[in-house]
Amino acid sequence: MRADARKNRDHLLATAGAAVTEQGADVSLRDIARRAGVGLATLLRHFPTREALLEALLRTSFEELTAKADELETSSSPEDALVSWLRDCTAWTTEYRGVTVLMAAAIEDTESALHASCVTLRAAGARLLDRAQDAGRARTDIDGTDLFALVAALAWLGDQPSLAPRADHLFGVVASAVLTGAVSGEAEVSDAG
Amino acid sequence: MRADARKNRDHLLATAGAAVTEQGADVSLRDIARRAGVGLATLLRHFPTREALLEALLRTSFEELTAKADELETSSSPEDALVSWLRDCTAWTTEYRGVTVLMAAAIEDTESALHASCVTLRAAGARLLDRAQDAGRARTDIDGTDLFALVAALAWLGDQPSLAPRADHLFGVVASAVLTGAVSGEAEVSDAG
DNA sequence: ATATATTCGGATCAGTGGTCCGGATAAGCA
DNA sequence: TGCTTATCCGGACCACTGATCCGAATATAT
Repeated sequence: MRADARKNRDHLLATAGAAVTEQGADVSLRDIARRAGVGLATLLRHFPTREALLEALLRTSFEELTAKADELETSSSPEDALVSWLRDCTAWTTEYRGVTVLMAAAIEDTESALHASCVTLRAAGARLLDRAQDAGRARTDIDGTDLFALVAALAWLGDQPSLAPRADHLFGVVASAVLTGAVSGEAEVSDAG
Repeated sequence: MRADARKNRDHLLATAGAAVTEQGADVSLRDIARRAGVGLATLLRHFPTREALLEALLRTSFEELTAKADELETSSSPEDALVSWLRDCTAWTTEYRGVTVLMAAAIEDTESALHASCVTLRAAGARLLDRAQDAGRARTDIDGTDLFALVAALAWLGDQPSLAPRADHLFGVVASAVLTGAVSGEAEVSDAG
């Protein structure tokens, strides 16, 4: 890769990160290019689709979340690990507004640049869920896909300005449903991490 | 209102209903106008925004749902009434893909044409929730807004092709969280209506 | 039948994601 | 150092979106 191309790529990624954080994942690609002092075509050559751009942008976050899941699997109780990781996931999405809907679409679209990352994330959650289920701490009628869907739904809530204030509270409600034997009230499942 | 205007309005509404059912709430307004054999400007004169069009389109559905809530309030047990009505709401949204996000935006945007309907719907749910809470059948740490958010999140799940297959199942999971004393397992809360 | 008030819709605008190709430029070699 | 060439850049363009404007068509009232 030529030096100027590399420089443009890096600069575009940094600019895109700022733009997505400010305006959400549906920010205009033209705006990103403009802010980077570059033509739209240059952006689209390095990242042929919006998904490709976001994949490059979120790759490290994805890796951190899966690594966190691995770590929690040995460092915490099955229940705390699961809840803590779910909370991390929902908290993370609040930084990148609008990415949830793209992830939901990507997880069954094998052509999407985000597909692999989403599948990996789902698998990480499934492992934590399995462990909690084996320990008798999570209801056994849900699987990794259900968990992914629940997290996506909660993340989506956080994306909606009118519903976001309730997202934290409702996380507790949903978490209490996932954990068997948990009494009502979110205090039971809060901040394990 | 002139006769030709009335005819165009009615025809547009019928065409829009078909188009939204087929392609979702983000269907191109130009397409609707084209299919109705009318210019885009004509559509936008009758319905100045997409929200206004959807409001006219969904008005009867909204009224039916609120009427259903009133009816259930006297005809069923507090618990059955609440769950049955929630199920009706989520089932209804599956007919109009993409309307959930607009409703979430409309409920706190007093300028939106959908605002009033959304507020009314939330109030109807709040009444059923209150009744269930008074009967000790629903957890007391949630209110009408939380309920609205939960229904919206479940409806959003149904809108996502990859997650929709789990929407029904997860409705049971979430419903079990809303109902105090409900044992795990969705059978406990299924099909009261 | 005429006058008028209302409605209609093509033309147009700014915005979007995406494509193409001539020109600029960096890398490789003598 | 200077030349060649492969690579990269970005303005111009396309089809599409929602939205606006205004001259033309038309239904209604007299």
